[in-house]
Amino acid sequence: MDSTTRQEHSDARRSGFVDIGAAARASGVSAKMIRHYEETGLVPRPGRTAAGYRIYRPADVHTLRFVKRARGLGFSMAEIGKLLALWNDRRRASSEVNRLAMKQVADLERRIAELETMRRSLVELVRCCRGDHRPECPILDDFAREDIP
Amino acid sequence: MDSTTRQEHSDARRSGFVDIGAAARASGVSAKMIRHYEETGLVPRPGRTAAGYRIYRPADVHTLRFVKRARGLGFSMAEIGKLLALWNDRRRASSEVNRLAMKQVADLERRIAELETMRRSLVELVRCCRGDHRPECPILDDFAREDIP
DNA sequence: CTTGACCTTCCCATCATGGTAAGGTCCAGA
DNA sequence: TCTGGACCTTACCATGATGGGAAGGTCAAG
Repeated sequence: MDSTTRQEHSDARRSGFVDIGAAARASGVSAKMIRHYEETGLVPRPGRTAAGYRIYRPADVHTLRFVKRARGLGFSMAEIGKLLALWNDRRRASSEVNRLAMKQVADLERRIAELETMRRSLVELVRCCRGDHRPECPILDDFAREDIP
Repeated sequence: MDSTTRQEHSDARRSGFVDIGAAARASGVSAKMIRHYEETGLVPRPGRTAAGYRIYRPADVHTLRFVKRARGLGFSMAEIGKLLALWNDRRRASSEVNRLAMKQVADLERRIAELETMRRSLVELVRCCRGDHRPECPILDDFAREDIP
């Protein structure tokens, strides 16, 4: 069993495998998060050395980079799981990926609009407030309004 | 002691006090969050009836509405704490409030820019992807790129 | 053989919010 | 007066993605 699933650390490195620290540096995903992704099933469990160290193949690091990139575009873990499945499915239809991406664009737009609404209101309040040493403050007055339920 | 700090439920209501459910409906803050704000010290501990029910004065409900409005503009709990302190300080300088509000505007703009960057990248990818039944997919190809560290 | 860098697991914290469970209270209607 | 249902109480757990730290094992260079 050990000969197939467990190797010595030095053997593993000679075979082009890396430990979690190197995988983290190479993928941009922290070691902490790599373990987390493994625990939640987002990425497969890697092999282990005889001492219990995780060992990652180049393809595993590639997967982590994929996750990193998708995270950078704001996809949730659940959506990234779907994207990974499509990535690993050679018979996928690109329309499926396209659909997920468009859903994500819509979600981003929703969040942007929400923040933009806040920003507009707040900018207006700041504009109305003199901002001097005196206590009169339209900003606080607005927050304290009773007439907008 | 009971005569000053504890009252019967019905007495409290006759005096214009409300229980947590009514305070929640009147302020828009859920009962759950009202208790949470109390626990974290954001809002003062209300009085209690003899049976241990929280009772809120109109001013307390007013404070909760203030919190609700500030939350709606994206302020964090910590910032709202500062705003409440300024609101309760009649000698405050409005410049202080203005400064907090401008900081919040800057933070909103930072978050908007971040999401906007994501959106732009993703829209470009979607544009490049035919989205048909075939597996070729520039979106996945981008996610899998090795050349952007 | 020591030292320091790295690995392992396990637990806790964030932030704002919601859920649930077990038990007590209030009030209106029969 | 009893009862049912709406409401309150506390206490604990969960979210999502991330980080921090402790306690202990492993590896490699000097």
